[in-house]
Amino acid sequence: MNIDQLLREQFGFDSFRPGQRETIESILSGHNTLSMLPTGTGKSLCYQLPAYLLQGAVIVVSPLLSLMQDQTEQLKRRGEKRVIALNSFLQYEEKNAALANLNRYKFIFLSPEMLQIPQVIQALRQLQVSLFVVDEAHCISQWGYDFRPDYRLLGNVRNELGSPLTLALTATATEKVRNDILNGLQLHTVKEWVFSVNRPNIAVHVEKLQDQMDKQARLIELVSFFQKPGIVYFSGRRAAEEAVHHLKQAGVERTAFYHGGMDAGDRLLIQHQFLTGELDVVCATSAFGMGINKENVRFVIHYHMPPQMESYLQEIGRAGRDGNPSAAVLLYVPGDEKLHEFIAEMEFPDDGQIRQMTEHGIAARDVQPPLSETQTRFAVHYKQEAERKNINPFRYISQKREYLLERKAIKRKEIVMWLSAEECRRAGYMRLFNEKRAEQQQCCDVCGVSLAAFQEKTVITRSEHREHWRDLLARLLPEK
DNA sequence: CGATGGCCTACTATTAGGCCATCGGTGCAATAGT
Repeated sequence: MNIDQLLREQFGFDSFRPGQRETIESILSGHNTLSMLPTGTGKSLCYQLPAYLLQGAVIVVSPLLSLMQDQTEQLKRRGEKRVIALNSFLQYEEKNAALANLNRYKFIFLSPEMLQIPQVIQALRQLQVSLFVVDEAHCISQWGYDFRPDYRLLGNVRNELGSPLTLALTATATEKVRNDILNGLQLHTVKEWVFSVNRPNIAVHVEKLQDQMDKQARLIELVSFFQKPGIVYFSGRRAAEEAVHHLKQAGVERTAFYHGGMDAGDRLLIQHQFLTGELDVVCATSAFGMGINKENVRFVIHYHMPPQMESYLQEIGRAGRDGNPSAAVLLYVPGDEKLHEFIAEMEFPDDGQIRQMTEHGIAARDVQPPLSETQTRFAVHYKQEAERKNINPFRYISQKREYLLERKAIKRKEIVMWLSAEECRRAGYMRLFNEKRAEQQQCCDVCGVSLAAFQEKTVITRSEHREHWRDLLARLLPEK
């Protein structure tokens, strides 16, 4: 059966979306493949379809449990029963049973952390693995160094599994990040399919504001004004919660916040309500995003800038997947980038803490002041690496921290330069991906596009919506 | 760093200001206790 027939008969689609055919043919001709496909292209088809033409199991490494659940359910709905997600949702006995019978499954979903368990590797080694898939592969570069170091060990895992044919999928990765992915996976020969990061139907705006009060007021004005649904991104949980409060006072009722501090049930509820259209606006931290497949998001506002351009593009890419005009607005108050500086520094142990672990033999959990989970993971990971390489652990860990902080500082500088430049926004971000901007309508604020086109289409009768935002603010917020 | 919230004080009855402490993101797996 050829891939077009399979697409029709097994998946019920008439034609491939951009990049799917290239990726699938590349895999089927036996090439390790890295595909950067536009958001909303249907990346999962790129491994699901070839799975039926290859002998053996497909291993899918996924960053989030919720993504794994989505994918397994999607497959099961289509009638594929040979699917399992090996994760902490499984009870001890269930996990053992699954590991003992892995050859029953065609699709095996795992987290990078699971792939560090010897028992799991042992079981996978008994299998014929036809394809090793790394979904959201930019996580190797973005999360792998500090937040989830097990991402950086996927190359070793792949070797232990006999270096199977490999597919890395992502929507947003600069050349540097793509190299990072290839190095991380220890892929030497690879076919790369890189499609444009540009999303021509998204108008990109940056607005500079005087202070936080102005910004708050502008947010309320924009959200009230814009065609919905939309997403507002914040760098802090509390800021997201407060914005919901203010928006509701301003008459935007169907709005809720979403962040990593909420319990799983609440998060699922909000996500579901947004997808089904019960909510118009979600005020979220970066926790909200991966796996949000909603076609008709009309705007993405950044109340705080993200820590780097890739995150920004990833986040605005959640707008306009249906191809209709959508708006991305970044609100910037000079100094906003400081927040990310502090968040970054918080992530790493200081020299005193590292010294306790390396030179005084104190266990990570007994270090004073106590280490966060992320700090512990970072320190333990690189201590082990230093010991393996037989070099001074204190200096190694300390240098790693400085290197990563510097890397993050460079990324921050990049996005600050971008939003401060008086150059076409689109030309600016496309250059980071070695692309040239094509002429287009609805480009950006520098090119002179007005946000008026994105106004809510329903007739606004509530009088407060016609107030100037300063009057609105004065009424809503107590005097300073 | 910088925004915010709680607390104290002053000194008079309700609120204002100053000071200090706190907080600031992303998630896996495993574990303890209900």
